[in-house]
Amino acid sequence: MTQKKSSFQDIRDTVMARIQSRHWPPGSLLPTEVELAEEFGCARATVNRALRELADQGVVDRKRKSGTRVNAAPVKQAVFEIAVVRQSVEEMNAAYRYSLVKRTVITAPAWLRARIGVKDEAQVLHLNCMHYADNRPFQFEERWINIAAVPDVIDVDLSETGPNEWLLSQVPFSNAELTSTAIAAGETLSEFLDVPQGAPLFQMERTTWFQGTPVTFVRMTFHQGYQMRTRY
Amino acid sequence: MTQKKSSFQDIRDTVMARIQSRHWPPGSLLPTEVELAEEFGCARATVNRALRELADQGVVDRKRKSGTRVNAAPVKQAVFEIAVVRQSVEEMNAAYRYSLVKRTVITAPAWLRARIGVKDEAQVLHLNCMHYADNRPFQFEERWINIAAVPDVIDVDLSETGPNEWLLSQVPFSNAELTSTAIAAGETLSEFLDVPQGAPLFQMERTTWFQGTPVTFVRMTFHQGYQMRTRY
DNA sequence: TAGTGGTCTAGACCACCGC
DNA sequence: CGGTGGTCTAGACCACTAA
Repeated sequence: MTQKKSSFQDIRDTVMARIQSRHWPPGSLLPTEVELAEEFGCARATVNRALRELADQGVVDRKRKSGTRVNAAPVKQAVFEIAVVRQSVEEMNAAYRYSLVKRTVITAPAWLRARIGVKDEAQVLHLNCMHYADNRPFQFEERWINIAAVPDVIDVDLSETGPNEWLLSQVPFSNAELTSTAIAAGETLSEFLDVPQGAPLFQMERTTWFQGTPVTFVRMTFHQGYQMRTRY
Repeated sequence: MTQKKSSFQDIRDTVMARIQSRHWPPGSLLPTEVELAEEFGCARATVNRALRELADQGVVDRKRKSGTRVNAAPVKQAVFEIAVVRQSVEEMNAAYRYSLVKRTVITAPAWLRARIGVKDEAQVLHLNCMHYADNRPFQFEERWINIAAVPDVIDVDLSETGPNEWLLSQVPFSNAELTSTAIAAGETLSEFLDVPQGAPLFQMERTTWFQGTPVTFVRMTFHQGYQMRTRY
């Protein structure tokens, strides 16, 4: 009742603490915004912002008329950063080196057309690249770029900087779909990543769209022992 | 100038569109909130909310006095859901089955103490579990639970439901750190997951804290071919 | 239909920080 | 110092939806 706390962060944290302490157990109903505003001695908009953040976080569910309820089965979300290879390497205080292995223009094979959704005759730029950290293999990158989506790519010199950095400068703020999996090193990967054939490797695939049109599909295979980290 | 659009979502989307169309290229400065409010014919608070969402998304950077700037190197974030095993299996329309393989109480080994930060004499509950989808191996779970953090765990029957679901009911809204990697199946894993020794497997480790104290460390190894999916 | 959250407003004061 | 975003207020109207 008329506490001295007022900022939306105080309210957010206080409510969170009450939920964690089971003062408001999972599944229970919180007081209305008006009631909380009264208790905290602030405007309803301030309470609204606090509760909205908790809702975005997945801690509570809000519905008009029914009120704000503590989420019983919290859908936990983890956020991880999609770093450019160069950055991840440099953050390890390692020297980054890039090498373009292969560059060809082909018509999109059937599996790629199905995968990213381009037309039959679509021309794509197919690239193989290697990324090194302190001269040790870090990532093998195999990429296909939809030339129709970014025609300039044909004239870009990709021998010095990787395609990802150029693409980011061309189509920032794109959408993507990622999958991660474990695979066994085949002949090519074992050579480029310097591991025995059959070695377990962490592989990530990403399809990227810009304003609805597919731009690129990339398959990134990391050195043995690579770990992806994240928190929540 | 004095457009008819007014909602913060309209403003957010319009600004985003201008950024994508390079009307405001990466690195450039946006008009001030007051100017935008004037253009859109709305209150400054509305513009503030729109720009704040774009800032949370990582699209723009905001600084007092300097203004709002289009992020040149967008730190892309991907969000993936931390699902309970049962849910992931059931979402595949497969029948879920759980089995407790082993349950022992031990004093925390040195590597675990270092890993999660508990005292030398700490007692932990060590569990091995299997999760099946349509009677095919889905995930092998090896878990250590800090008994001091959740004393009740000693008396809980974990033969029917997995420890994760019980823990979630006890300490919802905890913090965690995750790592994902690819490993080769050893003897135990090859037996439980029914794969050849040396098969590449996707493994995720998670350490969980509740209000600052370590609760559990779990190592989850998935069936061969498992893919983790995410979008942004 | 009535109760709840969702949003907007016009104004205000403050905190930060580049100049 | 002054300009910019960060936040709060008191009030208003609207949109959804459970009863």
